[in-house]
Amino acid sequence: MTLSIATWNVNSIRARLPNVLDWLIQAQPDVVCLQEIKTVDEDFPRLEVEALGYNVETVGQKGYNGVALLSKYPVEDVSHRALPGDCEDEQSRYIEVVISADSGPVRVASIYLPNGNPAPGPKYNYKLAWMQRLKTHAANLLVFEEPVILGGDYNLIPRDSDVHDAAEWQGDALIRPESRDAFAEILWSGYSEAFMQVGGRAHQYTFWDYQAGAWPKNHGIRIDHLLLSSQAADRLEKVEIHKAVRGEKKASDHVPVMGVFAL
DNA sequence: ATGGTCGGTCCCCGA
Repeated sequence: MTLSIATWNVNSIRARLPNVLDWLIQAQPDVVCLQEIKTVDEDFPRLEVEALGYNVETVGQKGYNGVALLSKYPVEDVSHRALPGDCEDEQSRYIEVVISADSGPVRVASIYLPNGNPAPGPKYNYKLAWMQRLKTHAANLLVFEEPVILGGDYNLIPRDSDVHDAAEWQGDALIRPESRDAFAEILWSGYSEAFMQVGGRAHQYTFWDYQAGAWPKNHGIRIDHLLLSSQAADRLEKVEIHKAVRGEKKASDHVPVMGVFAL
């Protein structure tokens, strides 16, 4: 059996509903991590998504942020509706569930990591603090010794070859050394980045800005990632970036990234 | 086509 798990920043689930439903029907992912749903839970188009066979769990917020998890398999437990480590944090950026896959329990989180611009500044400090919390929590999850997939918009460009022209991004929160170090520390704690594990070719992007003709010029960045515990990484078969989605009418500025696992 | 982002919200902000 295979288990497909995708992550997609949809930039408003209500504005994007036709695109999302079309893609769910085409790609048939088993589990989907959504970010920037930009709505409260009550206004999430739950019935339309459930009609396609998904269980739906949301952590919404009015106007900004918001994450969700869709699963064709039963959701055993919603283990977290916020990233642990700061009870003052009111932004909806993290949800974690345990699903009952055919192979057994699989833990999946949907992550919307703070953008952090402008840097330096308070927004950048919030990003770095959030990454430290994520590092701590992600390390704690490894004790379960189960497949863990942390999917999301990490707002982080791992390598210079993950952007058209790294020089243009000099100083940006998505590429700064402190951001990259924090991301690397999460990986060193025991996670592998799915796209890199399967070859990680240069200039394969997951986001193209709406502005300045970024899409027609292919001036993108790779910031949407799937982080895997060893129990998930051992089962990874392939990673797909659904680039064509960006060319559709009323597209999100991000495209889905989907991992297929022998699970 | 004499311009050139989008979404949500509220008269501008975040990305």
